[in-house]
Amino acid sequence: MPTAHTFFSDYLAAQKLKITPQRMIILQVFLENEGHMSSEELYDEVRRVDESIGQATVYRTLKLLADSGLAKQVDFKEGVARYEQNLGVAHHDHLICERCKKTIEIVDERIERLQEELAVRSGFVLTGHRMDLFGLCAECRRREDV
Amino acid sequence: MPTAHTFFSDYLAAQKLKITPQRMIILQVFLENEGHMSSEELYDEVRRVDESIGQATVYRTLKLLADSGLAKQVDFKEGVARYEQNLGVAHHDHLICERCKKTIEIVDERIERLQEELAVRSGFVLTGHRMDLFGLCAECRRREDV
DNA sequence: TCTCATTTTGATTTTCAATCTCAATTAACG
DNA sequence: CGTTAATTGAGATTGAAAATCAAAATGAGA
Ligand SMILES: [Mn+2]
Ligand SMILES: [Mn+2]
Ligand SMILES: [Zn+2]
Ligand SMILES: [Zn+2]
Repeated sequence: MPTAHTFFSDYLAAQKLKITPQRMIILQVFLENEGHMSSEELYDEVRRVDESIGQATVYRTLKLLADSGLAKQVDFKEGVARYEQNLGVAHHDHLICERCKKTIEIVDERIERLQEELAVRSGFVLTGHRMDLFGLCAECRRREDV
Repeated sequence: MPTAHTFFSDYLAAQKLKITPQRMIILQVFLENEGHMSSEELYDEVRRVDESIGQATVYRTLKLLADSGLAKQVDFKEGVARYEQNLGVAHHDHLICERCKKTIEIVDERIERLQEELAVRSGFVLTGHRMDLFGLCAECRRREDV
C-alpha cells in the first residue's frame, strides 16, 4: 500500500516529470483537507505552508493530481471546479443542498447497473457518468419554509 | 394549447416585463433550432434575422426563456452553457459521445424512482437532478479502436 | 393619441476562473 | 559538478458571462 506521496512521485517519474517541493507541498495540503476543494481554497491553505508558491502552480498541480488518479474533478454548478480525493476512494455520486451547499456522497448499485444498461441499449460503451441530485436538506427546510 | 409565443408573452406580462421585438425574434429562432444550443450559436442565427440585435440581449433573453420554463439550461462539460427546449418536453437525461459529441436523450423511470429514494433516505427533498452518461458511440468505436 | 415612468437595448467594459507566456530557477541524470 | 529539459512565479491573456450606462422603446394611464 503505497502512500499518496509515493504514488504521486511514481507517477511523476513515470511521466518524466519532476518531483518538486511545490508539488509535494500542494499534495500534502490537498490530502490534509478532506471534502471538495476549489483551486482557490487550496491555494489559500498552501500559502500558509509556503507563501512563495503561486496560483498557477496550484492550478497546474491540481491537474496533475487528477491526471495521476489521486484527485477527481467535480463540479456543483458554482462556476468553479472542485477536487476530491480519489485514491482508493470508491465511486460515488453527490446529493447537494442548494441552500447550504452541504454535500452528501451517495451510491446505489442498482442505478449504476441501469445506467450501464441504458448506454448499451443505445450502442454506447460507457466511460463514466455524472449524477448530481439537488435538493434541500432537512435543516434548511426547517429554516426555509414556515 | 398556447403557442410558445403566447406562453412567453404571458410570462413577460405577469412579471411586468416588456414584450419587445428582440425577445420575440430570439424566441422564434430558439424554437426553430432544435437541439442544444449555446448562446453564441443562437446569437449567430439571430443575426441573420436581425443583425442589429446584440450579444447581451441574447444572453439576457436566454435566461428569461429558462426562467419562464420555455428553455432549460444544460451543460456537457464544454465550458459553455447550452439550452434545450423545455415546453411540454418531458424530463430526460443525456448520453454523450465523448468523441463526436453526439447526444442521445434518455430516461429510465426506475432510475428516477431510485434517485428520489436516495434523497429521502438522507432527509432531502429533491428539487432536481442532473445525470449525464459519457461514453463512445458505436460509430466512434468503429473508427477509434482498430 | 399623448405622456412619461420604467424597462430594455446595444456597445462597451468588467469580472472571474483558468490558461498561457516567459525569463529565471531547479531537478535529474550521468 | 555540468548539462538539459522541466518547472516556477509573476503577470498577461483568454473566453464566457455579467455589469454598466446613455439612448431608445414599451405600455399603463390620462
Ligand atoms: Mn465526493
Ligand atoms: Mn436534451
Ligand atoms: Zn442545506
Ligand atoms: Zn461518437
